[in-house]
This record gives sequence, structure tokens and C-alpha cells, in this order.
Amino acid sequence: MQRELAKTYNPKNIEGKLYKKWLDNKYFHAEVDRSKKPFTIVIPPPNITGQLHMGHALDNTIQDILIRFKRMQGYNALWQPGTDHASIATEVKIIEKLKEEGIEKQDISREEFLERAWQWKDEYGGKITEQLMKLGSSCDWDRERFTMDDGCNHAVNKVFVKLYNEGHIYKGSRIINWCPICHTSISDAEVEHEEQEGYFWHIKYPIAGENGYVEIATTRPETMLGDTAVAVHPDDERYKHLIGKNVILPIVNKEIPVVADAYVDKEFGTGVVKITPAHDPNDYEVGKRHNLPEVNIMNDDATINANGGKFEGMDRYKARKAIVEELKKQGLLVKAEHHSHNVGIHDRCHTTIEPMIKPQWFVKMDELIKPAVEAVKSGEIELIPDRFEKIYFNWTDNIRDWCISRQLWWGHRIPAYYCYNCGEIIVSEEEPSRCNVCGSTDFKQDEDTLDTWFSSALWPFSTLGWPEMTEDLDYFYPTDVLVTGYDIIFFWVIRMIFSGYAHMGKKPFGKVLFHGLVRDSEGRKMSKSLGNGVDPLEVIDKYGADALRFSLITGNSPGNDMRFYWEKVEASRNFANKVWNASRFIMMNLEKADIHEDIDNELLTQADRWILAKSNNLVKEATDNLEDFELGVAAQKIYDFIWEEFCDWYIEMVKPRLYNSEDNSKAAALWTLRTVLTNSLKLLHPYMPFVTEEIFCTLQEMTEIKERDSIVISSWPAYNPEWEYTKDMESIELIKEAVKNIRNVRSEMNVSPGRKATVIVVSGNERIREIFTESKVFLATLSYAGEVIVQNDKSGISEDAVSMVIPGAQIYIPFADLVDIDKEIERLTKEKERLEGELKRVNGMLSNPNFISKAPESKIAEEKAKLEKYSDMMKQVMERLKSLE
RNA sequence: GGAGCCAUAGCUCAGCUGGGAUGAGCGUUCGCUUGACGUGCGAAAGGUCAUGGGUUCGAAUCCCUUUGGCUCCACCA
Repeated sequence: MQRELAKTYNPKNIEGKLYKKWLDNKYFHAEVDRSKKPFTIVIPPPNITGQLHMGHALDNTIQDILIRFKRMQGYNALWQPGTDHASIATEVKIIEKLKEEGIEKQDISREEFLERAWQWKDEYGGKITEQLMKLGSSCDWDRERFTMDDGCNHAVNKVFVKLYNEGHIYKGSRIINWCPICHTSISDAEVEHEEQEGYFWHIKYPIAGENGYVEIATTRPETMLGDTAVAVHPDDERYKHLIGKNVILPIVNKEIPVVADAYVDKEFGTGVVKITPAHDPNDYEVGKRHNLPEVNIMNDDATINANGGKFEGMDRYKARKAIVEELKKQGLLVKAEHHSHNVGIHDRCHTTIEPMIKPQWFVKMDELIKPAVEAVKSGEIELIPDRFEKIYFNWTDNIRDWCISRQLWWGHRIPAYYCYNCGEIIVSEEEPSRCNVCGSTDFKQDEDTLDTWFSSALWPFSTLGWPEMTEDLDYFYPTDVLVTGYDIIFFWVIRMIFSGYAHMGKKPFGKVLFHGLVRDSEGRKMSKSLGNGVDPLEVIDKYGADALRFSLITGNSPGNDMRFYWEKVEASRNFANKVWNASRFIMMNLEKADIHEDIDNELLTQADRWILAKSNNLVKEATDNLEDFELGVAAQKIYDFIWEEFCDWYIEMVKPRLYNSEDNSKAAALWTLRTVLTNSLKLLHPYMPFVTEEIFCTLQEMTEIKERDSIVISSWPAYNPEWEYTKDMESIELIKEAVKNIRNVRSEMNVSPGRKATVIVVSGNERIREIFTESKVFLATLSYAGEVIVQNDKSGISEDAVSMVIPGAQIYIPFADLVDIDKEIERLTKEKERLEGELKRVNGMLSNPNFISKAPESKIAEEKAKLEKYSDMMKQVMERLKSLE
């Protein structure tokens, strides 16, 4: 860039180059350094199947802002990156790819399949990390991990064995959620509920040995093939006499008992429920309580099996139709009512779940969850915003055992071995050499793999070296903050928390910062099926990473969803360009000057001290906001400061000083410009890393005032008490007020500012005269005046001049022939009315004895000052009005 | 059936540890080749902060009610 600066900021020329520089210099790399405090974030590992989407862009921008902020503050900042093997998602992709080659999964061996999966990982798994780099993410890539790398694999096996030995993991035949398409069990968290329209079929079950029958209502008639009882409520007078008797299960023609169970709702349906323990979780519980047989009627693909007699081989929905027909034929179908009900579907493939009884591995949650509950209750782990605590506790309070086995090949294979000879189960990290029961040496490892989340639950410590007690682990753990969407609180956040306590004895992180979803401009979820997703890379390509990042952060608050707008990105791009151009202007002037690092405070003008104070305030506020995770608020303040205070006011004020070689305050202006710009760039850097780095470096080269080679490792601006905002800086606010008034009048009077030399006369007391005399030059520039005259009375001012009132001063523009007296009276009357309103409000407050006695003194003083100010202005306006009449 | 969130300018949203809505971006209107920037500059219009009540000297902000959207959890066959 240097000397010849482009008129507009072009991110494309710069982003790649700078990111490479950062990597080459290892600015993102963190090593244990006991002299510094660590600040650690572990990345939510994106799936290797993933393409960067807006959710990632938001999530990672937030993390990057926090990490860059802390790094500049002097922390040893580690952002630990990595990717997730995403067992089911990836396996589906591999199967799809095989299909394209005409190969079915079952046609190849497990080994061959895994080989292909690893190939796939090598080919596509790095894509997402490259995309994260494009965003500017300052991850320590030297430490990149993968949930299935050796270290993580070791950690997973260790945890499995440990939990098994402690009795927290068990294998059992229980009812689980089965996906007939993916051919695997899934956990409760992976089941989504969807309301579907269906029927409520009323069926007669004849009473054995009697003439009557009971009427049963069901939404899934096909499951009757597996009915092993009928249940009624124990207190239901209608059916009390049937308890203990048998009914005849139609079609199957089998006698099944009538049992009494409080689970039955008397009010719902007919008050009689068919019990199918093998295909319904509630019925399963009822079956356990009454020792009912469990009849599985389905194959893994949800077709009816041999237990279904003549319906064998039919798909579950076909069987449903056929069975309804059959019942109709037999005169046992009473009616079919329309009925909508919730159906469980698999969150990955949207197939309706089939509850099945299968031997699976489970984590017992009741004990493990306790420290995780306690941690959030006690505040040891803070959820931001805290309303997510309710959601958290709602889950922990109703927690059920976690089904962790999956009938998949891609994933961590369960470290359980079965003795070929006696069937003994041995859980161990390594394949056992001989059976401790029968002495056999032949073993078969469990075919199943673990739920993906089993390994991601260990992520905060497995990535730092666990199970080895490494220096890294000792130093960087517990991590500081976890940034994630609220949608994976159950899948991931809770499981990391309980795992941290279970295996490290410590929390995994101190804070969890939740963000919302990025929706499309109409508020819909971005999804593949809708085709409404916006590709962050396209946005970066068009507007730059800084613009994307900034637009994702401004104007939204933790935990709330947001909408994506191209217009917003454009506005952010414009801001980057504004910063670029302001810098370009400053550098153009610095180029010609000799500038030093320090300056004699005596040389600073009112305006200089004013902007330094404003900048100083911004440092304090933005820092506080960032500490409190109010990233959007801080961004807004930085934006406003740079654009309005710095560019629109200060730079404009300073221009005459820069253009006048005689002006002896030029050096002070340049020094102030450079200082405020540098601080602003630093504050903005976490949000807009690229443009700020480019300018920072050029600025250093130019002035030969060198802090660091990169803004990335420069120090965060500190609040400087010397630059505190003091009362006399209000003089600049006064000038601003005057300028605004003059511009307003000109605009209203349609006096084009085009170089029309006007005279502006200011009158007021000594202080006012002093202030305006010092600021004469830039007042003239900002209000497009040819000359500013400061005097202590109205002498020489023509009656038809336009007049304005600001606190303590009167300003006149003797437009002479341009002025319409009636219009002027109208304008002043409007001002009078405005002031009347203000006075009414202030007087109202101050005349309220309750306010005087109860409000804090500072507030009262504030209002009294306003009263004085407005009264004074009012007096002047009235005087002027009188003189015009 | 529980629980949460949202309702502020035409649009999208900030603000909410109580103290004048000088809110922001976009849009609209008017005026500007002002020696950094038209991805810009200046000016303006536009809001009874969803409803009703309460607490308070004072409420967009805290509490409750109602209405209208959204979301999560939950086994009603």
C-alpha cells in the first residue's frame, strides 16, 4: 500500500497476504508460559463433511473477537481448533459415494469401508478449516486435532473403560430409537418430534370366554401384531371387572391379559390401551411392570418379520393398510377418526423412528449429571444469557440414560471384547490375550461404534493431551469460554460439563456464551432444502471478511436469532472503506510531516484534547462491553466514534490547521490524528482484523514509530487518566452545537453552502468569546462561512439577520437580502416552543417535592443545570423575537 | 401439557443493572464535483417503545394481565 493508496479498500488484495503473514510469524501459536495468564477457547469442531455456513461464520467470528481481544490484552491466548468425524453424517456420505460407483455397503468389508472413509476425510476434511482461515480465524493451527486421531481415540477408550469399571456404562437390552434407513440406534437427543396428520383407529378386541369386547383406539394398528396385553386404569369403573381377564387379540388370535396400570389416561381415547412392549417406549415400561412378553414384529428395515404371520415382508405402512382392511373384513373396525399426533423422526434423515428392543450400550446418567447440575446452580459455570439455565435444568432434571452404541462403521469402535468360547464380555483398551473365565484366547470385538458426541464430550481436555497429564492440560485447562449455538446445548454442552467433572475433576470451561441462529432475510432457517442459504465465502468474495464479520456482530445480542441482509454487509463494507479513507487522509498528511512519538501536552488544542478524551472514553466502554460479552454494543460504539466523532467532526475541525503551513498547532493535530487512529484501529481489530492490520502496518512504516510488527500482537489501548473528559471540553460540544445550528439554518433557508462567503457573528460572555475565538477557523470551515466575528454585543448586526441561540451565546448570520422576516419569526417561534417544552419538563421535575427529597443529588443538580441553560436560551429567544416584531 | 423468547421509526434490529427516544443501518425527501472517502458530505421527515394494570419521585427498561408471532421440551395410546 504505502505512498499510493487506492481510493477504495479492496479486501481481495490484502486478506490472503495478511493471513499468510500471521501464520508465518506464528502469532496464533500459544505455548505454555507461566509468566502469562492463559485464555483458552476450544472450537466447536465442525464436521468434516461440512461446508462453512453462516452459523459457523457467526460462531467463529465471536470466538475470534474474544481471542484477539484477549491476546492484545496480554493473555496467552489459545484458540484450539479441530474437526469432528461426525460418524453418521460422514458414513451417509461414504455410502452415497459408494452407490455412485455401484457398490453397496454390505458388498465391502468393514476394513475396506474404513479405508475409503479415511481417504474421504483426507480429501475433504481440510476444506472447512481452509474456510475458517478465510474468515480470519486466529486458531492455533499447529495444534489442530481430529476427534478420531490417535490421541482422541486413546481418550475415548480410556473413558469408556473407566466408566464401565465404575459401573456408569452398561450393556442392556432396552427399548431404543431405531432408524430403519440408517440402520442404527440413536439417542433421545437425536429424535425430533413432528406433528403429523393420521388416524385414530378404533378396534374391537373380543373378551375371551364372553360375548362382549373392549374398544381400543390406536394410531398404529400394525403394532397389534406384537400386542401382549391390554391396559386400563385401575380406578376406571367402566373396566374394573375386566382386570385379570383375557381378551382375544384379533388377527393373531391369541389370548392376552387385561392389566391395570396408572399410566392409562381414563379420559383419553376409549380408556383402554393396547400394549406393545417391543415397539413403544411407554408400553415397554408397562410390560416391565407386569412381566409381559416382548414380541418383536419388525426387521431392521421396519418390514414385518416372521412374527407377523401373513404380513411378513410388508413395510410397516403397507402392513398398516392391510391390517385395517383385514379388521374391516372381520367387522372389528369401529371407526377411523382424523387425528394429529407427534411422531418421532431422525434428525439426520427425517425417517420416522421405530422403537425397538435391542442390546445396546448405555451411560447411566443419574450420578454423573449431579456435578454438572451443581456447577451451573452454584455459578461455577455461567451460562450467557442466563435464561438458558432453565433449558439446561429442564434437561438435567429429566435426564435418561444415554444410548451410546451405533450400528455404524465410521467412528470409535466400542472397546468391548466377547470370548468366542464362553461369551464373557471383557472391556479393555487393548484386545485381551486370554479370557479370565475360560482361558480362551479367541475374541471378537463389539461391532458397534460410539455416538459421535461421546468423543466430542471429551474435546476440552482430549485436545490438550488427556489422558496424559501434560503441561498444556495443566496450564490451559479449564478453558475460559465456550461459544456455541443454543441448539446443541443437550448434545454437547451438558455432556462436556459432566465429562469434565468425571474425568478431570474440574469444569471444562467457566462460561458458555450462546448465540442464536442466522436466518434468511425473511426470518426462515437457512436450509439446503429451501435453498435459501447464503454462502459466507461468497459474501467474503464480494465484500471481504471484515465486512461479513462486522455485519454478523452488530445489532444483535447473545442468544437471539438474527437475519442475514446483504444490505447490512454492504453497510459494513462501507465502514471498512471509511476507515481506509480516513487513514489514507491522515497518512497523506503525515507523509509531509516530521512526527514524533510523544508530544508536549501544552501544544494540544481544545479540539485535540476533546477527541483524545472521547477516544479515551471509548476505550473504557468498549473494553467493559467486551469483558461482558456485549460484542454488538462495543462494535456499535466503535463504529459511531470512528465515523461521527473522529471523521465527521475531528478530522474536519483539523483540516484548516493541516492546510496552513503557518499554523503552529499542526504538529499537535497530526500527533492527535495518529494517536486516535491507532487506538481506534486496535479497538476495531478484533472485529475487522484485515483492514486494521494493513493500515496499522503502513502507518508504522510511514511514521517510523514502531510498536509491533503486527496489530495482532500489539497491546490493547489502556484508559489514560491524563485524557479524562473534563468540563472545559464542553466548549467543543458548544461549537458543534453552533455549527449544527448554522448548517440547519442554511439548509432551511436554502442557502447553498457553495462558497458563498457569509459572515457569522457570535456574541456572548467572556468565556464564550474565548472559546469561539480559539475555534474561529474551523467554525468557519465547518459552517461554510467566509468570516467569523466574535464580539461582546449586538453592535453592527442588522435587524434582519438570522439569529440562533445556543447556551450562553447568540449567533447571527446577516444574510441581508436573503432573509424573509416572517420565516425567521416562524423559526424562532418553533425554537421558543421547543424550549417551553423543555422547561416544562424540567420545572415539573424540580417542583415535585418527592423528586427533590428522593432523587439522588447528582440527578437533581443535573436537572438544575438544565433549567438554567434553557432559561437563559429562552430569554435570548424572547428578546430576539421582540426586536423583530 | 410445560417452559422460554420476541413485540421500539416504512423495513431489520440495538438500547432494558429504572432518570429526557440527540438510537443504528437500510429506505424516503431536500441540498452538495467542500483538496480522505458519492462505498461520500450536510439537512429533514418518521416512534403515545403491542395491550391493560401495578411498584416508583420517575418505567421502553422491574412485576403481573391480555393479544399476536416464534422456539424448545414432553410418553397421552
